[in-house]
Amino acid sequence: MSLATTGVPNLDWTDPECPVARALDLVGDRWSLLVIRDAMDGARSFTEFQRRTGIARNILSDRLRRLVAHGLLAQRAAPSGRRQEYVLTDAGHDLFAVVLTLRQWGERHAFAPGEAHSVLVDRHGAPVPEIAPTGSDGTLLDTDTTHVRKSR
Amino acid sequence: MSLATTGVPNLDWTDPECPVARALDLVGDRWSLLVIRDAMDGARSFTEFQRRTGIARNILSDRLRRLVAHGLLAQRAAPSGRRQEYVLTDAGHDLFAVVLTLRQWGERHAFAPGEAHSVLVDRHGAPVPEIAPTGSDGTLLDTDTTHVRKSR
DNA sequence: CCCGATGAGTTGCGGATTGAAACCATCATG
DNA sequence: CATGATGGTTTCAATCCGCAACTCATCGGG
Repeated sequence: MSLATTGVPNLDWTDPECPVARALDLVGDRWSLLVIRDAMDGARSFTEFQRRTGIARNILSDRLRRLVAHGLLAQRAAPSGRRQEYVLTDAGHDLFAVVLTLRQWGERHAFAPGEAHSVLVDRHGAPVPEIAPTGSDGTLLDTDTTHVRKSR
Repeated sequence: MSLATTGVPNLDWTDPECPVARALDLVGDRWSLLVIRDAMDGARSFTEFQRRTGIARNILSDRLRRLVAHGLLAQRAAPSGRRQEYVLTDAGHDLFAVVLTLRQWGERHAFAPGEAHSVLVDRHGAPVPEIAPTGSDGTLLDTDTTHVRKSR
């Protein structure tokens, strides 16, 4: 099937032209990105995802299946024992920038000033600096300085 | 009320500690980020959002109300005529990096190789370069090189 | 002033999705 | 063999969503 060769599922895309819309068709629901977040933070097993997210088990079951079907997670038997394991694929791993910008936006706008929240740090313990979109000339990019060019 | 002073709504957060989860509580549904995307691309009116997204009118009505209530959009009467206008607040505007990383991820992973898609360009027409998270020392950041430090 | 068009929603309704809890099968351990 | 952990599935009620129809106000002619 074409999925195997392209890596891209054949969905009824909400808006087939727009990469934002396609991305949201894959991970734009209440839980998928939280599952991805926890996978990035070391969760592997069904029970561990359930414990960390608090998601209902039937929904988690469905989300894991979808994420596997869409190539964001890979399911495999754990080396020892009879456990399942869900690990990020390259595509799933590559959502790091998305989760990070969401995190940084949340830190700026979803907490009251002075309210405590968790922080992402690098291996030396230094806080990760904020991502700022820059153009090829190094200037800051913005809603006003960019626009979408239609696909050819 | 406290909302006015903090700018942060009082929801039942899915996971109150985690900025990612809070961000998703605000914009983590199928439509909100598409509305934001279209607002960034110049949409202002109810009908225009409806036309661009294809969302059901009652749902759009609800989403616009939520986004206004959460401080991502501001509603005001249009200068001339008797129309309503929805414009991005600073917080909404600041979602640019989130929408951009989603877009770039979608371009990489939600299209078959060679499949056409729209492109984001700067004011000179040059494609916007890909965002890559870097640490304070300039090295590329990654799931493996970062971790969450719990809030104090 | 009356008519139709447009904008901005609201309402009603059937079908799809979600959430909570219970249930089940397989293994591992004592 | 009883118990617990793991990885789900089933059931059922509550909620949400999409569609279509309807309201209500304004605007632009004629």
